[in-house]
Amino acid sequence: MTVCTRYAPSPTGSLHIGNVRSGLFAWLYARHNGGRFILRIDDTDQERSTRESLEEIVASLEWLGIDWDAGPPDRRYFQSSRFDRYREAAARLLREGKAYPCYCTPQELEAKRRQAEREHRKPGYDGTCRDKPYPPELALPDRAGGRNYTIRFRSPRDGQTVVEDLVKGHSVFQNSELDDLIIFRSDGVPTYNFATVLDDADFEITHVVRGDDHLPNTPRQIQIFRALGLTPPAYAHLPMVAGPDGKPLSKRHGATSVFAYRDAGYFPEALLNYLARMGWSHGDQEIFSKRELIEYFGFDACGKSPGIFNPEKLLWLNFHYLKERTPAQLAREVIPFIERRGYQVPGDMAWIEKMVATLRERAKTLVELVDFAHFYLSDDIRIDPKAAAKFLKPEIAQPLGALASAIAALPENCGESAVQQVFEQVLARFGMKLGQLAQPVRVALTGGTVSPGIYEVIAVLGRSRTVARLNRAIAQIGA
RNA sequence: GGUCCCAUCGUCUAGUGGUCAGGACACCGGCCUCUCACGUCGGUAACGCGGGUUCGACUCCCGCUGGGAUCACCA
Repeated sequence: MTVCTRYAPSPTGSLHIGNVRSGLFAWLYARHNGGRFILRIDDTDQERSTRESLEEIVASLEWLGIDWDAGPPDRRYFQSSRFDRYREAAARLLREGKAYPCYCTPQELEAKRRQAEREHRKPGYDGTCRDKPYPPELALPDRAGGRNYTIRFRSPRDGQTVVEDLVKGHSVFQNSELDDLIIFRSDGVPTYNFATVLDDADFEITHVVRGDDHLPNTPRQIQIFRALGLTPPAYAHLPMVAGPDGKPLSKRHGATSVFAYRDAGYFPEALLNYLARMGWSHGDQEIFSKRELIEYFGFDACGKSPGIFNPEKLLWLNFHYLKERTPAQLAREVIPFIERRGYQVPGDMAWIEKMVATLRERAKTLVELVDFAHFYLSDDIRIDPKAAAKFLKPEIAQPLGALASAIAALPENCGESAVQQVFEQVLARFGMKLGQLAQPVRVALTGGTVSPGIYEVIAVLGRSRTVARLNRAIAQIGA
């Protein structure tokens, strides 16, 4: 039997990184085994599902390089297009006495729950309608009819249901703990646990890979599989990802969506590598290409305990992938970020490459890189007053002037070695050390005390811009 | 509260009865150096507690404690 896994997000918001990790693991498992990976859209909740969310999910997955063998835009993989199938299955269960109508109102149920809680009993459904007679051909609730009953699954009262999980191991649930859950709402919409079972069965999912928040649902789903005469799939429940405070990862922890990381200048390789590496390991290896991830992945190497999201490590990985890129590649990728930051995008790709090459080891994301490139991308640089006070003193005006005129004699696109020669001449003439001249020059050219090597900066800036900034600084000293 | 899951440095983890408990991020220090980085060398830092089993437990069993998930006409 060929392995088939699925990822089934509901299009009710952004694609969350904790959530997409489950998808990633499911995808890795399928690819590792040469199997199929299905993207299914759990949109039974028509109220909350939106087209924008769906588009974001699809785009996020594509950006990460997680591809699917079946799924959108094929409508067959949307739950909303499978309602007939769910109705048919529910009607069958009803006929066979494996499900029954429940006439309790939401208000009554709510009252019972509160009552049970007060009396320290389990809050589950008490089975009020379980044994009431009903006509075997009773109609299912439907959207138009607005019937005043729901359909509940008649779950076995005795015995136990065992979940053999590929990551969590063996878990036993007493059937007496499991109440009769609603499989069809009074508005004719099937509920999650029911629709999921039918989807997993119909699409021939062999391994259900998902977050361990679904573990308590699993015995119920197994029972539904059995009631339908179907064999349940294998399960792999992955531990969840928490924020730095140990609480479930959410908006208040900052960026949580895949898009947020993309827009913050992270690379898909870094995010993928990071997500894979939390909750899964392969010895001491930290850096994994997609190819390696697929080759090494397995549930036996997945941890059972929840992980805490560590933004610093993600940043480090991103830095790794940034350094690994060629300047040409980086130059291409940085352009949208230059644009977004409001700079005029330089037309000369070779120049952008040169610029990027000097910044590559100083920025951890594309956004940081553009921030750092301000003095390259704009002539509107502001000289930091503290830096000026420290390095742009009257006695440096003369050496700066000498340097300016020497550079003025160079060709526009002088190389680093020519710049170095000029520096050495000026240094010798004034009996200065490199540090004494480099810092003032740095302040004059970049506005601050931190930048790439000063020869590189000049080589990238070019003769005219360098000389202009030098002269401006000299003028400022004189003033 | 019931049920289920989990437990090695601050964080991600290696470890499957005998290790000075290893690696990575972060942090601290040295070196490199025109600044900042990069790089490099080194350092601080962990088996939650209590019982067993065993010649010997981080590793196996039980209990405790602590965390988490879940108990909807959401998914």
